[in-house]
Amino acid sequence: MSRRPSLSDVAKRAEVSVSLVSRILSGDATVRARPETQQRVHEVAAELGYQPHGAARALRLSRAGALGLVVHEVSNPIHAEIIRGAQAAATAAGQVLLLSDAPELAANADAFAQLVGTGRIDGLMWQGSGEDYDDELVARAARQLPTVLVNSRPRAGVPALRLDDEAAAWLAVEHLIELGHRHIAYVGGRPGADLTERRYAGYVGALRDHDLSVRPEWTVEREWDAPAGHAAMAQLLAADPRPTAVFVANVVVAVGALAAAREAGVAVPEQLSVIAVHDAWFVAHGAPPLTTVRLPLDRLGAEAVQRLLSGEAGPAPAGDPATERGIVLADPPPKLLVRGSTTRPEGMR
Amino acid sequence: MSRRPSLSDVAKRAEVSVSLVSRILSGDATVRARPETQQRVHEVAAELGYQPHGAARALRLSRAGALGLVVHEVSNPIHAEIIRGAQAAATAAGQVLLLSDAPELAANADAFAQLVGTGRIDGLMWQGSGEDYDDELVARAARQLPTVLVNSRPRAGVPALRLDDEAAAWLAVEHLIELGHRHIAYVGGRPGADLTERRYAGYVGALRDHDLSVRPEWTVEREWDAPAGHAAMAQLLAADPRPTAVFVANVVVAVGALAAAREAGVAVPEQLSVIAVHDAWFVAHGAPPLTTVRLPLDRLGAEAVQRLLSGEAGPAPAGDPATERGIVLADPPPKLLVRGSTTRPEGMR
DNA sequence: CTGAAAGCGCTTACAG
DNA sequence: CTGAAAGCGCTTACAG
Repeated sequence: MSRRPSLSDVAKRAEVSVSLVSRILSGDATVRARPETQQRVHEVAAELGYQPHGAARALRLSRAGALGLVVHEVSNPIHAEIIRGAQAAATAAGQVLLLSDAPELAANADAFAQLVGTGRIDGLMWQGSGEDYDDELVARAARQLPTVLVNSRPRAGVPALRLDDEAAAWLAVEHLIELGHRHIAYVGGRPGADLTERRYAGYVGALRDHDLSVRPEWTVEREWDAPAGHAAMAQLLAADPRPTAVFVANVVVAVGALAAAREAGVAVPEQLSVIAVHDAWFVAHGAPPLTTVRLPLDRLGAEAVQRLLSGEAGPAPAGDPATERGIVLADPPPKLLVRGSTTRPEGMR
Repeated sequence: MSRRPSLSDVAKRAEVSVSLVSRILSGDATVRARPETQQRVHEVAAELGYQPHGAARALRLSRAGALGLVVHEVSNPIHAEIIRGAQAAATAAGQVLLLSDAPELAANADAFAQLVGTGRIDGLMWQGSGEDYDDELVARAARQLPTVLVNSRPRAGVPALRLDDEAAAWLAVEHLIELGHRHIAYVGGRPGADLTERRYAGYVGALRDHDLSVRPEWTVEREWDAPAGHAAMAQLLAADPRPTAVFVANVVVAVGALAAAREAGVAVPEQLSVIAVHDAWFVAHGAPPLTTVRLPLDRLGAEAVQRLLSGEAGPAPAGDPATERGIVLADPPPKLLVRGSTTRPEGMR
């Protein structure tokens, strides 16, 4: 771990100027140095293991070469996929990814300033999850650097990238209807969150499309976690009449819902079909394996990186779709993964 | 998003020198400027929203103020917990966390160089998982900056932080024995991986401690994923005699093992008890809820940050325990979480 | 076409 | 004690 070689070390050793080394190594096409000189420079650089110093470049170019990603909870498999997509895209673009945690940034102003205000990143991706503090923080970040919300509608004037949640919900409910279900309940996430609203819209759309009515007592929204799903399912199982199928707006919530059905002695899928939006590796191994609708969460991360890097994430002009409704990533489309938690309703088998 | 204010902007506005502003804002105790001057500087800085430029500081101080963390798979709940711990500790220390992906770094030399060779980070944490490429990459990184392996034994002379895997395994098997089991099988991870070896040692230790013999046909090691757990369980269920309990070295593997038992019509825990090392939120909601042994994975990440920041992670002196056997984080100790997948063996109920 | 010089925004040893 | 100056390692407009 000796001192890292600098450009001037290479220059000295190759007996040319620092400027020339910089130009040659950066592939400047206007360089006309003799081929053997160029080769020597490359050789010396390789020999010394020269690597441009990131901070020096960043300072000189006023470009950090890094992107920030803020998520709410790494352990959430949905967030993990977003991280993975962003991470891969950033790396492919020669950028480095800085990971941060939304609750922490909300609690620690220094941490927020450190991430957003010091020029360490050229752009910020913020995974939206409808928390109260999100709006203010995101708006503050957007004032300082290109920012894009991920998996959320636009908030506080900040452009957003989202998935086709409505289509995903529609597809899921359509599946239940095709199986013969007419009594389909809805379990959402946090009330008022845009994700739950859009999925609810898809649920309602599919029901209406088949002349099925929406029953308020079959609609329950609590929170984006498994305990909430547990409570929601318990509530639905007590409803009269009881639905024969439940559409759950989120796979994490569905894990809790499934557990509640099991504890209540209600067999899934025999007595109750359950389907959820988003896939996670472990639900394929559950009892029963959960039928889900997969959305391209990794592309969401990747696309956010692209936008940031292409400069489209700057202060959006009024009327820009990204800031108005959010850019919807409709490709690849939602995909139905039929597993063991859905089947025909009891009377129809 | 106008140009960020620099120290000289603050200096001009406060009518003092740049040096003095720097000293005042950094809390230099030798500063004797008039209190009102100091206050004015602070006010102007706040007014302008001054934040020191990260790259400039990094260049000047030859310190990036950032740490790198390399993991093998973000979607793995075990890795997620390590990330969380490292992330929180880094933030608390005023450092920023750079996340990268081991398989990607193995495949993309530029990405590796970008992360390790450009001075962007002051230290690197590498989550070990026994991949072939790990050794070379980690050794290469360690030649360039302070590096510490996380959740692994030392490799290639690089110091390591690990958990008390043997104690965790021992505790798990001990639990099975206390329930009355005498026929206990072992499902590991990738053969030869140090994690599986240490957990196997705990398994063997607990058995021997109770004068139970270790049967080779009840020991199966495949891979660290759910399909491997599935295959391993299928193999054990075909064994003659069949074990009454299975200790699984990893919760992800256990998810697959549980599914295999279910598919084979073997009731857990009635006909077969299953216990695993490491906890994950979703296994508490499974059927049955999985009994696990929790280890402080988040502390592993946090402790790695501490070591890197305290400078103890430099080139280790020969005979250093961190490089010889690895530092074991024994506190808090492994914790048994008894849930629904373990019970007394059939004959004893 | 190539080299010397300026300058990105800091920190700090040094001179006054 | 405070200010001016140097310098961290780059890139690039400018002069030769």
